[in-house]
Amino acid sequence: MIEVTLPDGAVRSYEAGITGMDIAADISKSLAKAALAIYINGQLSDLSLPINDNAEISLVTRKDDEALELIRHDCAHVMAEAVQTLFPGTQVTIGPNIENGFFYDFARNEPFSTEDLEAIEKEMRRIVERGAEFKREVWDRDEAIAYFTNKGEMYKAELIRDLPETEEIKIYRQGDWLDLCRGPHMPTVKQVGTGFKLLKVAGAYWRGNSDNAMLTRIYGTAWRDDKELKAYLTQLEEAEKRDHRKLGQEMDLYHFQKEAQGSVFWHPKGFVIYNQLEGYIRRRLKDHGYQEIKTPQLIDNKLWEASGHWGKYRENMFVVPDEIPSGEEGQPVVSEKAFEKLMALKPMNCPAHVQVFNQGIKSYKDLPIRLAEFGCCHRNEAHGALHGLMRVRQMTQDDAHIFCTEEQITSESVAFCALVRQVYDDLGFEDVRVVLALRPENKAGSDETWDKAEEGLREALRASGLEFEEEEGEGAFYGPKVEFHIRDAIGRSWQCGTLQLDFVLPERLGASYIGADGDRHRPVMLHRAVLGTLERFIGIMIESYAGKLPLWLAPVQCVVAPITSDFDDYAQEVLEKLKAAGIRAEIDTRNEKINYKVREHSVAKVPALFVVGAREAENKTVAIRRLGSKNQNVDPLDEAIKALAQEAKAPY
RNA sequence: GCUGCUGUAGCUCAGUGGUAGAGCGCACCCUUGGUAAGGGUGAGGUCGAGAGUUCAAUUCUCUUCAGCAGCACCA
Repeated sequence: MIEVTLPDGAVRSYEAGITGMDIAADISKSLAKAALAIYINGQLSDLSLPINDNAEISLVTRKDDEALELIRHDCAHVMAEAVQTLFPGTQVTIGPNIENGFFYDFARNEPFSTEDLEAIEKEMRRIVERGAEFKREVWDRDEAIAYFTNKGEMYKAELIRDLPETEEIKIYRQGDWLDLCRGPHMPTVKQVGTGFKLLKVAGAYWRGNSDNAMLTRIYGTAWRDDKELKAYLTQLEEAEKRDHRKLGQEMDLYHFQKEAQGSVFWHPKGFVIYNQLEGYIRRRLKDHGYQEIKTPQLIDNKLWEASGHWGKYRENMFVVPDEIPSGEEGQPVVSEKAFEKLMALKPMNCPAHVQVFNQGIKSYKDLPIRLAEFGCCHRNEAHGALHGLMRVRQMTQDDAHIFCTEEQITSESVAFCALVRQVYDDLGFEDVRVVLALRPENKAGSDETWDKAEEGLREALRASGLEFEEEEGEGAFYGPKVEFHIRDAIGRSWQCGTLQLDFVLPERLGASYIGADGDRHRPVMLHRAVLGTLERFIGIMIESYAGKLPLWLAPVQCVVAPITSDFDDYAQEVLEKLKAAGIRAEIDTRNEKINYKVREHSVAKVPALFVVGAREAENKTVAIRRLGSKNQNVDPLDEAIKALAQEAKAPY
């Protein structure tokens, strides 16, 4: 006999070998029906798994959070069966859960297209309806490899071959179909239910490596029921409305065109946001002891070779021949020789900042030196990587490099983390993920140097009290980095702020200072950006605020709308006063009804609307309607303007 | 860069092997209306680009460019 402890502390005795399903049935008939899986000593398992020793258990039903994980994973299996039924010869590879859903990667000579999804989904519903039981089996390793190899499932065979020797080879059957799987699964396929939908197909490299074959990935989402599914799909649609590319066009902020792929054409309204944000961060930096500089855009390769960019980063750079182009029609623009002496558009500011540091002799008393630049950088990004403002080829970072001693690393890093917090707080971002990215394969500098750098950042993060995760292989080639990630409307995570510790570049570019001992020493370099790039950060802000930017950033802060043309003069007077108070205001004297004007400016996301008619003109007041509110307040003009001007102040 | 999808008016989108339509926007006219679309008239398109098939291509085929989703890469 064994003793089984339930979540409420109750202990029940059973024969060894009892299963979760038996226990559920013993507790109540309805529980047996509702149970999907079981926690055995904290381990989520199949209900069919025999329990042989005393254990703490807890049954999982559809109401629990885990249910979604189970439904999604089972759904992936159902999809794989459907695909292999409809498209014989397709190999299955891996099919994990992801946030809100699942995917499965298939290998097939002809990739799937979106048109196939409907048929696959239909077949899936048939499979679910049929409701086969999931049966768990443990196979002999070699037999499993032989089985899958024999079946032509080369990817599965490879997966098994790569599993650790200690790992059981588990197979789950659902009717005639089976798959290698870690499990657990629900009792039957039926329990997947109907709340699923296939969403998209995409290519994905086998094992995430672009040297490998490209597989077809099918994404799906699955929920407890149709209602939850529908809610999710609606939420997706809502999120898409906040897409900064869509809003940018609707609000006339910026555009892109193919002649300057990946670079932004900022329109007057968009550039207001840009300038406001830049002004804000500039004030913050200045008061945090940074000095602003400006360095060249186009720099000779010699410097990029010396810095290591030419060796490690070249494929991301734009190169320019340093030769006067031929003016002759029909002649080559530049000679063959031109390619022997190239220049490059800077992809980063750091080497140039070292040049500024290197002018003259620096004393340890000068350190730390914090050089900031709103440097315009160009990166030759892969075409498929470009994404609105989030991923561009020409970008401006709120960049700075701190030159300091090793002893100053921690205090400088802590100060930077505090700055990031302050700024993100000002701008309304609380949900920020912090990552410590460790040495990549393609790196400059010795392992000892990297040990020191990684530990330096780790220590600084701990001192700042920030929670962070570590990611292997994600660092920059010259040093490890702290990344501050923020999510966009769709839930994609983007790196914004960054702090990178660099012992390599000062060495390569010969930076030094005179220490208290009178000898030359290498400064340490901290590369850091708070917003990251202005482009990306503005994109994130637009999505985060759904275009309804805080007053200080709104391109047009106030529109004055007279009710009829009789009050145009008074409206003009209001406009002048608003402008005099520093408010970005416009007037709408078009021959339209007030309803129409209200609608139009609301849709345009203008934060404040001053409506003026007979009563207002008479009393020198304005009827204020704020964005998002249906109410109006009538206030004396001067008071209204004073209040608005006060509210429109930048956070710093 | 790789895989799939898309490309028609300023915007959102219909549509067809016989050179095109709607709504919104825009211009003009009527309307002067108190808080989310008043009415009328009109202008506006090499149907992304190039080649091929065809008597005829915006429509079919190929190539190419760009956009979108994902992968890889990354701020």
